[in-house]
Amino acid sequence: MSNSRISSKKELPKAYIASEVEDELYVRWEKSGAFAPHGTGEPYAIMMPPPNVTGILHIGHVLEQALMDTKIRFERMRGKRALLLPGTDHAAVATQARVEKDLIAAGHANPRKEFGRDKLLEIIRKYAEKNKSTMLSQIRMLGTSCDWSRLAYTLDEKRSAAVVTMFKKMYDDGFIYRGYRVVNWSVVGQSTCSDDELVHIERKATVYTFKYSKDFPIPIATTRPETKLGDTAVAVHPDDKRYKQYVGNTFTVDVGAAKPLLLKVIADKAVDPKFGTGAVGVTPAHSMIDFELQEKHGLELIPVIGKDGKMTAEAGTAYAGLIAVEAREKFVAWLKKEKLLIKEEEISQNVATSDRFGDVIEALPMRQWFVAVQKEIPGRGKTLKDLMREAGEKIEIQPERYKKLYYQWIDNLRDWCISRQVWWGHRIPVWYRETNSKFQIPNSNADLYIDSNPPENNGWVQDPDTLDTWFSSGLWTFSTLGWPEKTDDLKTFYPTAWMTMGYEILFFWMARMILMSEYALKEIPFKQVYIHGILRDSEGKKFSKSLRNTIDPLVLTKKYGTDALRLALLAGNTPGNDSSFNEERVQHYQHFVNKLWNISRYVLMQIPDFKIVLKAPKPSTIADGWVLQQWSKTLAYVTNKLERAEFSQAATMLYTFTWEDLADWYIEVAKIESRQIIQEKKAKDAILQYILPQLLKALHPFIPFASEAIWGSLSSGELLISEQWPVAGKVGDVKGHDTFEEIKKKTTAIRQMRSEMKIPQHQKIDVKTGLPFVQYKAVVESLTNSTMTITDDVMPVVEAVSTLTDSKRKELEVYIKSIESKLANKEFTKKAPKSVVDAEKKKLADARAKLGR
RNA sequence: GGGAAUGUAGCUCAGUUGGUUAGAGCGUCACAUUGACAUUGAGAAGGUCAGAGGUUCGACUCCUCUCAUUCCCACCA
Repeated sequence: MSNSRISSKKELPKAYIASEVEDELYVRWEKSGAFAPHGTGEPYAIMMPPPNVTGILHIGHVLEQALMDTKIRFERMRGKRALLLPGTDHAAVATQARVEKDLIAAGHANPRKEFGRDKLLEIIRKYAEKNKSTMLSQIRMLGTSCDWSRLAYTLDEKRSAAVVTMFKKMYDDGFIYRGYRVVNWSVVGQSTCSDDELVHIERKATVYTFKYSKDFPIPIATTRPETKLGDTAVAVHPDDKRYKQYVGNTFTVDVGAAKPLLLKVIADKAVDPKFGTGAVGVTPAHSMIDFELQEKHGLELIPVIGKDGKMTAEAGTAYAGLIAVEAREKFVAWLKKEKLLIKEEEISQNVATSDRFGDVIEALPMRQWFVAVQKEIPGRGKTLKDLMREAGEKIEIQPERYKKLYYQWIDNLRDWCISRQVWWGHRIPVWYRETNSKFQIPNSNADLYIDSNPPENNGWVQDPDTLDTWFSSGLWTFSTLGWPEKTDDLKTFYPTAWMTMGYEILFFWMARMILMSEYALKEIPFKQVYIHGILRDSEGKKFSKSLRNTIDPLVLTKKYGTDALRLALLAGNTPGNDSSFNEERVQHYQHFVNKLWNISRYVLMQIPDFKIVLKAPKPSTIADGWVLQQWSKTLAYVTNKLERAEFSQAATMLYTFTWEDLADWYIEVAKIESRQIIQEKKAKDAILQYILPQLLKALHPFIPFASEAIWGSLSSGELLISEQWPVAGKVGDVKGHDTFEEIKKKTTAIRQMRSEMKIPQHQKIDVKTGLPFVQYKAVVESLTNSTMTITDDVMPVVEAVSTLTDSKRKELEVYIKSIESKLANKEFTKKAPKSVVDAEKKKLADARAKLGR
């Protein structure tokens, strides 16, 4: 009775059913306090890239969660004070755009007008809260071991306070300014967007070449004739002989705008004399480039298109109120009538569209808030761009090629427009003194007050705009640690250790985190960044709702287990590269998890009184020695790969060891040998009791649930999550160059020989007397042309004589000679770094060993 | 226009210091089986490692060029 009770405690069910254990295990981990950083080890923090509340987690998030969690579990087990801090992002424009789209689809033609600010915000807030709670439960489901006590949200009270503090600091230092500049305007979204929020799409357009008037000497080419109603200059290259005579002159032309246009001919090197007519009609109000020319040359600025995408009064009575396309047709018709149109041709051109609202962006001059990136910081003599560049050198980016991209982005960076005309987000903490009941936001910056609340109860009006969502995301690495307060967390964990993100938000997010962190804390936000690729479907397409190819992670985890899903995503995924997701892989890794389960099950059946062995036991057979040696190598490799965040290689190695080395080889051989070797069963048991627990530890970062579930049957003590990372036991100096393949071949050969020689399966072989073993040994030696010895101390040694072909042998001999001559060269040994010389020596030794020397 | 990545078995992908016979999963074909596991085991077929040239004793790996695919940045007004 008591026996069966004990055995039932240890016995595992026949198959691993993930869904039956996962939830319970997560709760146990959380209750144990393992998720919170503890101990006195080196601090190691990872800030979770906060998923947007625009939706719920998709398969791409699972990859990200798996990367972070694997890393943090590993570091935690190594004794670091590990913190993975969870959170979510309000995703200002994206969320509002999403909700508005739904509302419009539900019949509310103009949600902003219909509901008003407060009501619409409430609708968005509910939507966000719903997604947020779904996402948080998804994160739990994925096994992410994050510290929930530090949960953050970009729009919560603490993060909002950080935003206000940062805004104020930057304003006081002169980095945030309010300026009248040309910005990207989405007519559909009725909001600005930053340069990075544009998506360029290629489309056909017509280039019209025309003259402003019959006597105007310079022909102009344009794809947007309607904007020409607002031209204030014509720019040519300073060296262009055709037009040099006109530079400095001002022409008056009447093209039908409200007032005749005064066109100044200016010279600027930005103009390409070889392109088009070699002259540019400068429309400062509706082109970024032209706006820069305007600033440089002090030109006039005439807005002819308004926020509604329609022509303004400035465009003249003939055009005012028309949408741009209509105005274009009308203007071209007029040009034709006046015989000013020289030619029309079709070209393909890239136009900027809003990534959230989808419409073509208008460049409009507006009064907005900006972050100055080219201005020197008082006392530091550097611009924000400089800081970002310098920080780039201190941060390790994996893969390295993204660093180049980052620098390229900095070089092209213009002042960052941070104000948005949507309502969802951090409202700009700027107050204007109310002067009368018909108050309008003033153009001047006098009487501004910056804080989350006005200085007095009455008489102040807050700026209606909100901040670009990346402003708050940029603070993420430190706002989550309590900044601006000088918290212990900030002192302990900053700069954070590691961060992962997709390459598509490199500029949006990474760059801005670096900017904000360098500016506010004079520190890099993180030491290492791991850039992951995008997961695509089996046809190589992006997952998207419109393509209806999205996969619910929940369905996959229920079907195959979270561990299988995590492993499938990590194994075979390399940093920075996209990868295709296919379900077969998940299924395969489910099989793997089950295999591990059954290995453990078998081991427990063989060893009913299983006790964890900590010290590497003494091997007594070749198989023992081999498996110990192999495990030692595997563990060292895996540890190294995890340190360097090379997850795929670590996972693959563990996979191979578990399935091939341990299950297919060692345990299979053990089955045979256990029938032969009576007195060594204890030694074999000890090896399994040593390796299996270590293997579970090493696998835990990848497959936390299954490893923990099995661990529960091996040990009645601590949870696996809190165990120490194993250290490879000392193995004897192992000579020889057997690979797994070689050993496997030998084993197969032995099996064959045994059956040919009719050595009964159950014949007992006693190692100590050596008698039957001699036969065994002889068989191996004759088959593999090797000598086999078992040493007393630690490991058995198999000294394989290489079975090289003559041609290969010759090749190697030449190779050896080449290294020898290289080493004999004094120039080389003197000038080359020591590591290189040592490497050459090692190569030589290896090559010699291969030849059996 | 500038830059980057990718091209390895039918499919999805590994392969970091250049070195023995280029790997895995899935798929295909045939074989085995009764107590860990059919979510199994042992095996086979399938590759001019995109192409050409170069460096080297030796190149999937390094260099150059070409082709194909994809992406990023800038933008022509």
